[in-house]
Amino acid sequence: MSDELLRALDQAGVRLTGPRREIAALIAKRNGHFTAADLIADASKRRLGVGRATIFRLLDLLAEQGLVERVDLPDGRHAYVPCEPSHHHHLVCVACGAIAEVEDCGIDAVTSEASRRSGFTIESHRLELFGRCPNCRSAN
Amino acid sequence: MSDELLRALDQAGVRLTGPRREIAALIAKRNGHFTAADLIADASKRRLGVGRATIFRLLDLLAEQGLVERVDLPDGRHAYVPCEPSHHHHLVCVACGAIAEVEDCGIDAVTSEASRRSGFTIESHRLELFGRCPNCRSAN
DNA sequence: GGGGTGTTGATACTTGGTCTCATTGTGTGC
DNA sequence: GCACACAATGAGACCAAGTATCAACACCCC
Ligand SMILES: [Mn+2]
Ligand SMILES: [Mn+2]
Ligand SMILES: [Zn+2]
Ligand SMILES: [Zn+2]
Repeated sequence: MSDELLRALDQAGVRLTGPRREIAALIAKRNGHFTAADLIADASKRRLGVGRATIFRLLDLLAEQGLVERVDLPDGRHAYVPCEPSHHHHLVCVACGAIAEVEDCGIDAVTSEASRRSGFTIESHRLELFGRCPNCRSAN
Repeated sequence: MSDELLRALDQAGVRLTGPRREIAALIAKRNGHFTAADLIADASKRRLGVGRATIFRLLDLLAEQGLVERVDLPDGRHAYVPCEPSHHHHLVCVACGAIAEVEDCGIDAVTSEASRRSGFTIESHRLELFGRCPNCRSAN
C-alpha cells in the first residue's frame, strides 16, 4: 500500500514520522488524481490531527522525489498523481479521474522538430492527455 | 497593436468598452507571457481606473475566443499568451518568457499511440515545451 | 437623445498556499 | 536503553489568486 512511498522516503534520508505515515496511507487509499484539498478533507474526516501545512509539505517532498507528480487539470486545479520516478506522461480520465501512464511514445521526435523550426533549445516538456478511460467509455 | 483583439471581440458580439480597450492595449504592449497580476500592475501604474475583476473577466473572455491561451508555468503560476485561435502549442523561454508557436508536428501520432496502449479515448491534449529562445541562448 | 441591458468597480469573500515559531518526535551515537 | 541535536509538527497569521454581489454606469440600437 503506502509502503513504497515510505520506503522511498526513508531511502531519501527524511524522517519517517507519524503524520507522514498517516498521509502516505491516505494517498495510497486514493485512486486516480487527488488534490491537496482532498487529502485535507480525508484527514479531517478521520480526525487525524495532522496540520494543513504538513500535507502541503509532504506533497512537495514527494514531488521532489518524483513519487507524485503534479498535473494541471484543464479547469485550473492543481492535482497530484502517484508516480514512477522515471520520465513519462499521464492520461487523465475526465470522467472519473483515473490515470494511466505512458512512456515516451515518439514525443522526442516532436520536440526536436519543434526545436528545429523555432530555434529554441528545449530543456523540458509537459504533455498531458485528457480523455475517457475504458470503464467510463463503456459506461457511456 | 491591440486592434486585432478589439476587432475579434467586436466580431464576437461583445461590447467594446473603455476598460476593455485599455486592457487590450496593455496586452498588446507586452511581449511573451504575462499573468493577470502583471496586467493589474500595469493598469495601476498608469492610473487607469480599471478594476481587478474586469481584468480577470476580460482574460476569461479572450480565452473563450481563443485569442489568448493559458499556459501553466512549471512553477505553478498561470500565465497567458496572445494567440492564434487555431490549435497549436507553445514553446516558452524560461529565461525571458518569449513564446514561439508550433503547429502540430507529429503529436497526433503520439496521442494515437498512447490511446492504443492505454485503451483511453483521447479528447484533448496539452503540450508545453520549455527551453531557451535563440536570443537567450546566445546571451548565455 | 432616451432606454434596456451588458458592463463596471468597490468590496467582501473564498480558496490555495506560505511563513513563523514555540513545542514535539525522530534518528543517531553511545 | 538514554540523551541529545535537530528535523518536523501544528496553530495561526498571513498572502495571493480568483469569485460573487450589487448598485451605478455606459454602450449601442433605435
Ligand atoms: Mn506517473
Ligand atoms: Mn499561441
Ligand atoms: Zn474514467
Ligand atoms: Zn528568451
